[in-house]
Amino acid sequence: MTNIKEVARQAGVSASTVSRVLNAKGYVNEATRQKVLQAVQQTGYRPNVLAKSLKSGRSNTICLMVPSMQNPIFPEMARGVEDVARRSGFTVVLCNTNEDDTVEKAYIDKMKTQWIDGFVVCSSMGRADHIRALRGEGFPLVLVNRFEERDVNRLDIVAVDNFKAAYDAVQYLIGAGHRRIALASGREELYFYRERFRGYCRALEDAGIPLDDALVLRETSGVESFDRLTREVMALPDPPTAVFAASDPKAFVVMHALHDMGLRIPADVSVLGFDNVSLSSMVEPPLSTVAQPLYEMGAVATKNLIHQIRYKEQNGQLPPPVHSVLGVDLIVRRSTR
Amino acid sequence: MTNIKEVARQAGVSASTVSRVLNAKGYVNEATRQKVLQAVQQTGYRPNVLAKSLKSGRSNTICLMVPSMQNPIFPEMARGVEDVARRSGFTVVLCNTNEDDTVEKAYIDKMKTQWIDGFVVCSSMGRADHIRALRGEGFPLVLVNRFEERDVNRLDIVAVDNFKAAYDAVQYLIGAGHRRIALASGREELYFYRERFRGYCRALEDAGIPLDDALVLRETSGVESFDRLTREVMALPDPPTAVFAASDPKAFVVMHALHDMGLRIPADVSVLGFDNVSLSSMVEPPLSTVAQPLYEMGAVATKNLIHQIRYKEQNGQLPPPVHSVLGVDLIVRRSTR
DNA sequence: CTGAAAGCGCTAACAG
DNA sequence: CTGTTAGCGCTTTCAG
Repeated sequence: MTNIKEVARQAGVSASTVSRVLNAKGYVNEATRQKVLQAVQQTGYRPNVLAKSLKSGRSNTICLMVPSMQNPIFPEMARGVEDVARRSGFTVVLCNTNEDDTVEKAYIDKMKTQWIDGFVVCSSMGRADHIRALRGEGFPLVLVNRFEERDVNRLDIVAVDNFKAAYDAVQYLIGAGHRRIALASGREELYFYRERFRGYCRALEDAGIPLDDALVLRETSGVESFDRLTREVMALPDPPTAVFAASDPKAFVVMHALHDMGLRIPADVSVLGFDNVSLSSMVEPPLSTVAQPLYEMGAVATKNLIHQIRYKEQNGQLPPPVHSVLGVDLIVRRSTR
Repeated sequence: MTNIKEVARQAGVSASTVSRVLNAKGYVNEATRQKVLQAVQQTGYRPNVLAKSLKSGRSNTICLMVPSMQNPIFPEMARGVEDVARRSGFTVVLCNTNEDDTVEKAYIDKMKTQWIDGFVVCSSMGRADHIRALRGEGFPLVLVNRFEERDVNRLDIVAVDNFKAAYDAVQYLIGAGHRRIALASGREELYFYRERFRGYCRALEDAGIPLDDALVLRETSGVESFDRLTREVMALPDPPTAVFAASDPKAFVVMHALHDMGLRIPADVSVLGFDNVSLSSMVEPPLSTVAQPLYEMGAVATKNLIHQIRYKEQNGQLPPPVHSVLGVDLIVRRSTR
C-alpha cells in the first residue's frame, strides 16, 4: 500500500500538503493541487483509515448489536441500519449475541476498546447495566425495540407503542365478535412483551370480558413450545375462537398446530400475529398481523445515532435523549375473521 | 481512556515493559510483572486496538458481503460467519449490497482502505472482477455459494454441489411417479441456478422424460413473479403434477398460488423447495426441500478465511485455494408425495 | 531483564 | 501558500 509520504515524494511536496489537498483544508495553490491529485491518481493512493482514526479519535464505524439472526425481524432492522449508515459514510460492525448474556457483555467490552463511534442495540438482557452504562461513559447509544420503562428520558429509544398496538389488535378481534381470545405471550422479562400483554388485558377489560388465565399461553422453551400450548388450549371445554400471537414466529407455530389438529383458519379459529415479517404474507392462509416498521426502526435509530455522534463531536457532550415512537399498521389478511 | 503510558507511570516502569507483560513477549521479572498487572487493574486499562492495528497491519476484522438481508439464507450464513469470527477474536463488518452492483463495488473499494484482513463474499454480480481481483491484490477471500465455474482452483469457495443436489431432488420426484415436473428457476446469471437447472434437465433426460420448456418457470421481476407463472403453468392442458422450486422463497410463492387456485398440496400437486430456511417447516403443508447447510457454509468459509489470514501472516503469501463442497440433505416433509 | 527511541500513516499547529 | 515538527497509542529493535 502506498502511503501519503510516497505521494508527497512523487508530487514533489510535503505530506501535509497532500493531506490538505485531500481533505480540502486550508489554502493550497491550484498548480500544486493538480500535481498532488495527479500523483494520487498515478499511485492509486488510498488514505489509511486506521491512521486517520487513531489521530481523530473517530472511526466512522458503529456497532449493531442484535440478539438473534434467526428471528427475521432483526435482519430487517439490520437492513435499515446498514442502509442509513452506508449512505452517511459509516461502516457497521455486526454483533450477534444469540440471546447469550455473556456474549453480549463480552462484545460491549470489546467494542469499547475498539474504534466504535456508537451503538445501536437490541439488547437480549432485560436490565443490561453494562449497556445502559454506555451513555454515561460518553458513547452515543440508541436502543431499538427492546428497552425498559426506566430508560425513557434517560436513553435514546426507537420503538412502537406496544401497549396500544396490542390493545388495538385485540379490540379488532373483539369487534369481529370474538370473546374467547387466547394470547401467545412472549418472555416476560422483555418489557415490550409485558406491554403487549397489558394491552391484551386492557382491551379485554374495556370490553367487559374477564381475563381467563387459561387462555394465556406462556412460552417455556423457544417458540416451539406453542405447539404443545396450542393443542392444550384447544382441548379446553371452552376453547378460544381466536389466538393473538405476540410475534409472527409464534403465530406460525400456532397455525401449524391448528392445521395439524384439523382446525380451519379462520373458519374455526382466527390467528393474529405481530411483526409482519416478510413471510407472513406467504403462509396459508396469509397471516393478519400488526405491522411493525422494522426497516424504518433500524433506519431511524441509525439516523439518531449519527446525530448523536456529530453533536458530541461539536459540543463535547451527548444531546438530550429522544424517544421515537413509530406507528404500527394492523394488516388484515385472511387468518382472521 | 487511559493509555499504556499512564499504566507505565503508575507501575513505575516503561511503556515497553507494560507492552511486554500484556503480550507475553520476552522475559519480564515476575515482581515487575505483578506491578504492571496491578496498575492495569487499577486503571481499568484497555489497549487501543486501533493503534495496535496500525502497527501490526492487522485489524482482526473481516468483511462479510451479502447481497440481501431479505432472503433468509443470508442471515443464517451470517450467523455462522459471526460465530466463528467471534470465537477466533475477529470482528465482522456487515456489508449488505441489496443486490446493487454499484454498492458492492463501492464497498469493496472502501473496505480495501479500511485495513480489512479478509473477505467472505456472496457476490451479487455474476462476474464481479473487482472481487476476483482481491486475491491478486493479496487479500484473503472466500466466495460462498455464489461463484463462477472459472473460479474453481483460482479462488477459495464454499458451496454445495448444486447440480447433484438438483439432480437428486428431481430424481426423487420422478421416483415418486411424477412425469410432468415444473421448475421454478432462478436468475440465470447466477451459476448455481444454472447448475440447478442443469441437474433438473439431466435427471429428466436420464429418466427418458423429454424436457418441456413450458414447464420451466423463469423469474421475471422478483420471486412474486412465480405467482403469475404458477397460475399460467397450471392452466396448461397438461399441467405439472409437481413443482421443483430452485429456492424456498420461490416455493412459498408457488404454494400460495396453488392454494389460491384451490389446488391441494400434495394431493393435486407436489412442491419441492431448495434451501431449508427455518420457515419451511412451518408453512402448510410443511415444505419438502433440499437442505443446504447454511450456517455451516458461513462457518466453514470463515474458518478457511482465518486460515488464509494466519497463513499469509506467516508465509507472506496466500495458501493455495481450496474448494469446500458441503453435503445437502433431501428433507421430505408433507408437500410432496 | 528493562528502558530509550524509532516508527506505523496521518493530521494539525506553527512557522516561515 | 507550504514545509517542519510533534504526536495519536502501541510495538519492537537495540542498547545497556
